Amino acid sequence: MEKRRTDCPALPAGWKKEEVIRKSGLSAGKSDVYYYSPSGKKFRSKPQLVRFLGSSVDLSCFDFRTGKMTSGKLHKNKQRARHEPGVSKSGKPDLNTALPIRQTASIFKQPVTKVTSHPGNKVKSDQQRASEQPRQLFWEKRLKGLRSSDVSQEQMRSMDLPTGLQCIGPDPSQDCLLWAIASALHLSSGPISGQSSSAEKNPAVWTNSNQPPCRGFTVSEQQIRDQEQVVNQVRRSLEEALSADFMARNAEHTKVRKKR
DNA sequence: GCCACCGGTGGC
DNA sequence: GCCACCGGTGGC
Repeated sequence: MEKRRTDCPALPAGWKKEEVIRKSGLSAGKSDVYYYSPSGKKFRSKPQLVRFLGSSVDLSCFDFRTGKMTSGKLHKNKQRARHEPGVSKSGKPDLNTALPIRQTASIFKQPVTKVTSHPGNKVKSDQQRASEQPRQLFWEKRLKGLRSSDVSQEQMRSMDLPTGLQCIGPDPSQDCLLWAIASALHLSSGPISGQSSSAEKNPAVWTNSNQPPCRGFTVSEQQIRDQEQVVNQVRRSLEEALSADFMARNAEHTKVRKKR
């Protein structure tokens, strides 16, 4: 047990756990637990691990001392998830949510950049972090067969992608490409332009995991303007629907008050 | 300057 | 009272 690094199945491949028994001092006999990233970086607390792994690994149930996932805390988290804003305690969607919330923000965890202008401050950067984030190729396939449905359990229609986008990789379906593009748009700060021509010939070797698995494409100014119009139109429709709903609610409210 | 190691303490 | 977390430092 002492001073031996062992594999830790609860963490991504390559991570090691070490338990060191204290030999002297008041705390002799007690032990310290350390973890080592695949590159050898040492971690001595759970917050430190969480900071490093970010959203790539869910450590909420991870027990730092044992190195295992605990099932006890799982229930607490599930209960809390049901009480998120926008959902009432009965589990049905709460249509009275006051503030509009960008729903995708909670699905795709995004890093927060802290900018400090104080001259004395040192900003620590972790170059290893980015290179050690595990990235799976063709992860879109895992979502195959899953469809989103609305509040009445009705399956929602998938979005239509512009024609001309050519999927490359093991799954040529439009759904997979849609998921990949949506994810890339949320996770990448750079432009989304598809794969290089070499990835077309051998996707398993040359696929760039930061880009969706489709043939390289360009977006014209005209297409951007067209899309702006579509978005504006949808916003107008939403505005009309919301104000109609608001008026109907008001009318209903005054009717009830008159009855009393 | 680095880091293994132990002490101190805040939160439970 | 326990212990997770992190500060501090002695030894290299």
